[in-house]
Amino acid sequence: MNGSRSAYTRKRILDAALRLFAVKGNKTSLREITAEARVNVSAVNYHFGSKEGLIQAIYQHRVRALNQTLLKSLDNLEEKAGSGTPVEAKDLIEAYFRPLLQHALTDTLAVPGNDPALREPHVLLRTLIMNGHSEVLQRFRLAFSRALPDMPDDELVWRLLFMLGAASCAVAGREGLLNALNPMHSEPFCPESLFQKLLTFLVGGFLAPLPGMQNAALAVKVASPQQYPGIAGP
Amino acid sequence: MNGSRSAYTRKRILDAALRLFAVKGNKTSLREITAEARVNVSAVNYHFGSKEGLIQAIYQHRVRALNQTLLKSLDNLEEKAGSGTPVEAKDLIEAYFRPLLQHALTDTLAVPGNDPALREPHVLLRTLIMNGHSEVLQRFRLAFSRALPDMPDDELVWRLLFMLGAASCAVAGREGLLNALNPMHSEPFCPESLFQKLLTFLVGGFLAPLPGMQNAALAVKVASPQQYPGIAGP
DNA sequence: GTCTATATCATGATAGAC
DNA sequence: GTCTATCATGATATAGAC
Repeated sequence: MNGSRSAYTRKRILDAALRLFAVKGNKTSLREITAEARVNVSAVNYHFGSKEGLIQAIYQHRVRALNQTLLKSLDNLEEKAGSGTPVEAKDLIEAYFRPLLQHALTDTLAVPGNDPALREPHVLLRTLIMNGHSEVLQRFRLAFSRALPDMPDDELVWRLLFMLGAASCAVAGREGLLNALNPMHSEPFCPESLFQKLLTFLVGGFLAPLPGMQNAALAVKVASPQQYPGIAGP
Repeated sequence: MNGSRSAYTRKRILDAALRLFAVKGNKTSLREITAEARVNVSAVNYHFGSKEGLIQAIYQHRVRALNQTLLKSLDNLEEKAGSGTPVEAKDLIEAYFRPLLQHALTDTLAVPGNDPALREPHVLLRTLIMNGHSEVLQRFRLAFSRALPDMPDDELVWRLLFMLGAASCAVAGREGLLNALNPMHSEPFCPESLFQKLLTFLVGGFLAPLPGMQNAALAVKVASPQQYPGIAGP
């Protein structure tokens, strides 16, 4: 059987890509990779379909590990809470975003410390979505829904999306975005400290009163709706 | 002098690119654009440096208009508040993110309705940063700093970044991301409704107590950190 | 089934001629 | 300033070796 040889070639490509991506990012050309792996260019296409497929294959194992971690963590929370009572929202947020941030910040590549690709905003999200992460999100979404039964589904989903966006910027911020806001790079980078910052932000945002609630302290004044749609003024 | 002819070629390219990007998104090839403009392929590189340069040139005018809108809006707020008192944080958030979202959602291209490129997450942020938006961010950052003098600089900058990430997902969410979370998306899209959702989330997150503080002074500035009626959990 | 060699195509970028 | 090569790249297809 040739299966072992197939797996060997596949692994050669993956290893070479892993090595080069870690240094040069995902902009590394297929030809560089295949040269490093001493393999024909077409082999990449045969095994992975495309360059994007190769990239996804690299991340697949770790993303799936993350998925499992998250599901297990959610299982534990729900078991501890019992079947009757829902898990609290802020516990859900922590259970989801702590592993996510840890995954994105420290567990990015076998080569310690560097994965230029993931620093590019939203590459993280795309990679997640393409590796079975949607099911995990659905599980958490249901848990959130149980935790906050009065929050409309529509509102809940958008808030989850906002949280993902904030988390994505938390990962990517260290590189380019943070400089635009804060040219004087002050603090040394500390993952745990960043996570605490993110967590408080997320909890505050997710548990904010619903829009339009007049008696809510944080309710936002409804602005003149005639500004939408269209372009108003200069 | 040949300047007028140069400007003419430049405009031909811009017009053609604008037309094609509006339909096919930024993935439109340079050759399609130059064919439409009846211009040599290299002319793009000469006038704009690269395809990315061309894209930025297209957005430049409108981003700069947005910058001006934001600065003027901030000026008005500060003038109304007087020189002694700072503008409230939630007013700052609204003053910044409403025009931003409007810009990204409705004012995306001269051709009505569509700018597939901006739906791709964080293309918005990149485009902004590359067109003098950093100075605007600095102005707002100072205003936020005055509004919340007790918030450490480091914390403030990260929260601004989180807000930008959430806003970016608000823009991009309609396409791919929302489907991953909510396969049955029944609600019709309403920009104003989305903005209200985003705004409440941002205010809740930005004004959240500092990490490590249970009853923070920051929360007192707004209200007691209560949640809207019906939401469970302490 | 696995992989190589090779060719073809569209694309973005660049150098140099005019 | 403009245009003509020319190049490197990603993707794809075919033929054939093993």
